[in-house]
Amino acid sequence: MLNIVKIVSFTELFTRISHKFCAKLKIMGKNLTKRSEDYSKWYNELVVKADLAENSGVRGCMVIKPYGFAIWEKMQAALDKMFKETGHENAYFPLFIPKSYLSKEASHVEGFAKECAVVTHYRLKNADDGSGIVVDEDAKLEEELIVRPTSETIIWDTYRRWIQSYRDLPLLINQWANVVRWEMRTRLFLRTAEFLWQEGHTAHATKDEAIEEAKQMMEVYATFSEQHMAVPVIRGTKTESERFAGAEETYCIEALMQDGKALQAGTSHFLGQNFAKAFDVTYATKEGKKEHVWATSWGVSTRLMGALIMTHSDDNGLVLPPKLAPIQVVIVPIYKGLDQLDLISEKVAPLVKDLRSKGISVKYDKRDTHKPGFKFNEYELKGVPVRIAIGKRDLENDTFELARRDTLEKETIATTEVVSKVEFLLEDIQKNIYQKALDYRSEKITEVDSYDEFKMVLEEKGGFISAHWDGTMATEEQIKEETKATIRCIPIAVEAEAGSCMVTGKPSPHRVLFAKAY
RNA sequence: CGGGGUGUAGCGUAGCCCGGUUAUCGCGCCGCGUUUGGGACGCGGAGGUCGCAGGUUCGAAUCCUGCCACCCCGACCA
Repeated sequence: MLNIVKIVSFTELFTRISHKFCAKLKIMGKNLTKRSEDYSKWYNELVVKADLAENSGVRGCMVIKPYGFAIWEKMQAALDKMFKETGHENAYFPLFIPKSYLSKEASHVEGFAKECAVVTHYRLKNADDGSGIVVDEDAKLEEELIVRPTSETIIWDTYRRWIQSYRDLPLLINQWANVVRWEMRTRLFLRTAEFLWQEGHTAHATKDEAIEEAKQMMEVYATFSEQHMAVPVIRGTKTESERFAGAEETYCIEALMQDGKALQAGTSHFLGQNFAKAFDVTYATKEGKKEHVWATSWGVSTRLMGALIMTHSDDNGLVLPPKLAPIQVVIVPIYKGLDQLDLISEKVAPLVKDLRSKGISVKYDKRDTHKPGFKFNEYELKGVPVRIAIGKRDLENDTFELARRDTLEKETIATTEVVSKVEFLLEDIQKNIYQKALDYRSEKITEVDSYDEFKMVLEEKGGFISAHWDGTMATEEQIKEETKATIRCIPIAVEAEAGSCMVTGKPSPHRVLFAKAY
């Protein structure tokens, strides 16, 4: 879990030690108890080495490589299906938003203004002094365009024209898109300047219906996260200070990473009538009265891949849940000479066919340029759930060797049993890594009753801390200042429990969840 | 934008303090051969504007000045 740097040979080890690797090893040792310091390095290295993504050289933007993108495509497909099943349709809105749109909803602009990329010109020209291409100052836009940081404004400007009567409601639309937020600090998958996401924007006739929609989508996200990603999440609502800019209530799912830090994995907002009023979106009721509509918006992004990586990975690399693995089964032949490879290929062909007929994605890697051991490690690094190896020994015994990525256990199976065993393994791995993550999280939720205890647990154990809070922004801010921990959410499943705020001693009706977060 | 750090081959790096042969080593890459049930080995080979621009000097990867990029910590954030 600590370090994905692999020592390839003793010579390399000695070289590294003779350089500055001693220092690194020291850090690793310290991290056995507190590894957050080196975690970012480990994470970045894993992302790159597992062939998911890399830094592009363009400020804060990453290149998602084919293997990484294949995972995203699987996530997209599963989410999209769930959106359709809950009555939503896809549409697409412009990348550029006129600056004036953004200023229509006051708190929204306050939340996003600081991180917008702005298009000011529409033409380049050759520099007069021949020094290259420069912006043509004559080609200045009358009104600057904002590269969308989120699409509420342009969508609500459009909805004004689409909605006239109660018969047009509810309007349930989702968009798959990219957005740009000019973050100060970026990180592969977790916080890139440009990221891919989906954003749902719905309009409803009543407040209750909109709240139900927002809650429903939070539940869709939680279900997806738990059942497909095998990442357990806590469903909750955000406090006022953590709420989305322009929302009246923000529902969220919070996951816990292996370094004890929390990650907001998805949000669903009840927007009240804020955007309807700002963009004057009204509808005629049955009674012929004019009313503003009620709105929601909800989104998840490529950040989910960060959650996936940081939840399941181990020292050997990525561990992917079978439901999202681009390659579910890899078959590695072990042979001496091409004649033997042909025999093995003959034996493998029907197996590949059988597995595919069950809807399982299989890769038969018969590259002659790499040795089996190399391939074993390569596919472990990439998180392929099930590996099948076959060599001379198996040909003689009519068997295959199956290895599972989550526990690294190996087993020799009779040919006739292989397909059913693979089916079992795929299901079992999905269940097992979820359970493992859930157990880890359960162990990392700590109830505390004093501020001293809070600080101690935060420092030494990390994870979620369940504590009483007086409900004021001032106290929340103070805790953040003093400990860097924030209120991740007020869990939906929270039990009423009279207590007193651990900082101010004022009364509190229930506990809330604190954590250091990404 | 504040604090700290780093820029030498595709990657990881030595050399810099104390200027002086052809810039070090490993991984990776290419060729040949032997190998192949957990990251193979031997031999041979290719690959460098030492981040950029000035300056000091007979001579700069090394010293000085300026700039740029990236990483980490803060502020910001999905």
